[in-house]
Amino acid sequence: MSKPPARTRLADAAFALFDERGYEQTTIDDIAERAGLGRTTFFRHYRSKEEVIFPDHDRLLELIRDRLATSSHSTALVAVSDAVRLVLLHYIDEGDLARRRYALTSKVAALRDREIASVARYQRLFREFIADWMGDPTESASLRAELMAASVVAAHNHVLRRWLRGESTDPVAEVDEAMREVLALFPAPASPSEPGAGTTIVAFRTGQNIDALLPSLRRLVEEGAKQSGTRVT
Amino acid sequence: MSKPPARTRLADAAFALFDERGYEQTTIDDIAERAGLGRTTFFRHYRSKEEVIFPDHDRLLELIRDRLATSSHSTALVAVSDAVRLVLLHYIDEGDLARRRYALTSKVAALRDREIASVARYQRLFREFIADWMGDPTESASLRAELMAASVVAAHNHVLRRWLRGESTDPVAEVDEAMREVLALFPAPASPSEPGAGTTIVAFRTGQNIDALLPSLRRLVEEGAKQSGTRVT
DNA sequence: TAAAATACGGTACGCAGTACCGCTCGTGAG
DNA sequence: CTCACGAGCGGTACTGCGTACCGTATTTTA
Repeated sequence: MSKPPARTRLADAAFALFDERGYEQTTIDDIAERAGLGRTTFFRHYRSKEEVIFPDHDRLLELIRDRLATSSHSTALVAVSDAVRLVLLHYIDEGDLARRRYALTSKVAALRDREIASVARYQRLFREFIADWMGDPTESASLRAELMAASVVAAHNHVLRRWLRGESTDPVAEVDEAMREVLALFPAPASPSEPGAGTTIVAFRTGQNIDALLPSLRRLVEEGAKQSGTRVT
Repeated sequence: MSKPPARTRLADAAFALFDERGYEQTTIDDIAERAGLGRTTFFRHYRSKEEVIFPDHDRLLELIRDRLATSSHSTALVAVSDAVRLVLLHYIDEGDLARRRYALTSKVAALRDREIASVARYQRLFREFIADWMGDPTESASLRAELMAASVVAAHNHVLRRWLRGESTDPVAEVDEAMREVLALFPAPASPSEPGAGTTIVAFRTGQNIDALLPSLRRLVEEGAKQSGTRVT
């Protein structure tokens, strides 16, 4: 007859009632009553009705912030890709709880919006990190940081949702693959000190119209040249 | 002594009070009183306190949906880039109102979250459009659609926020440039029927490590080859 | 053992949003 | 002219979230 801590009992009661009646049909009084506690106690453990569903978003965000702060990766994008994996692992760690939450956010617009707002905070964190890391205050670099952050988050969400829907058996491998895709979108400028990073000649044939390729090539070449001083022929 | 319509008076009163006391310090009773109307009338014109700030997000979303539905562009990404420009133009059209809203969303977390949720709806619309357009149900294509939609939205937001902050004098030109950046990230597969789209040989020199380039090149070549049957050497 | 910290319950309040009812103008049909 | 009807507005009352404050019991620490 041991008593689980109040916080746990409240969460259990809440999810049970959400499953039975739905989120909006459940009041906080209902939850407290089912948990055998007072209404005041609920708010002592959770700031709002929504927070019982997203209990540790703040904590996770801080975790990611620390991870980035102490990160020592070769490029900003790799550091962010690495950090975002922590988020995925956190969800996977929650297991069934994450799936129940997904079921709720799929049905209740208010919860979906809340989830989206949380994700946006990660994206903002990433964007600021990348921008700081690049140290380049130009408008072009700023846009690039924005695109990078958005892509990483989108890739993560894509894999996460697949896993939440039960469409993925190995989400960690998938997120690695997805991050490779993102890294491929944003080729890293070469570090000049790196040995073996000399001039390289690449030739390939393609059926694509040259115009379709040009912007990508120009971008690659420009960024390589900016760092190493090679000439574009 | 002409009387503006109630809806307008309510909006004016609301923004005036938000400026004076802040959003959270203003109650709906305050707004109705200042407008010389009853509280009931407020809710007859606006579903919530937030909606007086975002009055026509739904309408704009439908506008974009229609635009996409009747779009006849060469690629999905171009169609979406075109549609997203409508959003930017809408904001620019609002002029000072958009800037006042931005000032509010910058300060009030609840409003920022709401704004983000609205943006996410555009992104979802774009993602679905792109996925449908590609018609390719593979996981890779799905991720690609996700990345495209996220990038277009991120680029738009970037330009929009610059304009809202008064950092941009020609946002339309900027969004066009930003969209070119996004298009460059996702090279379009060549249409085989297009004349002049034969085999092209490209050679260039770069200071980058070949490994850094390889994923990008592979992606370009694969997609070109898939369509036109050229061989990669 | 006294005091202080911790955890819980209860009451009361402010405000958002909903439901419902009643009033007053038009405006057009008979 | 009058009656009916619909549109726009106001008022009252209610539910429910979230906050503030106070009182009480149990445990911990000095």
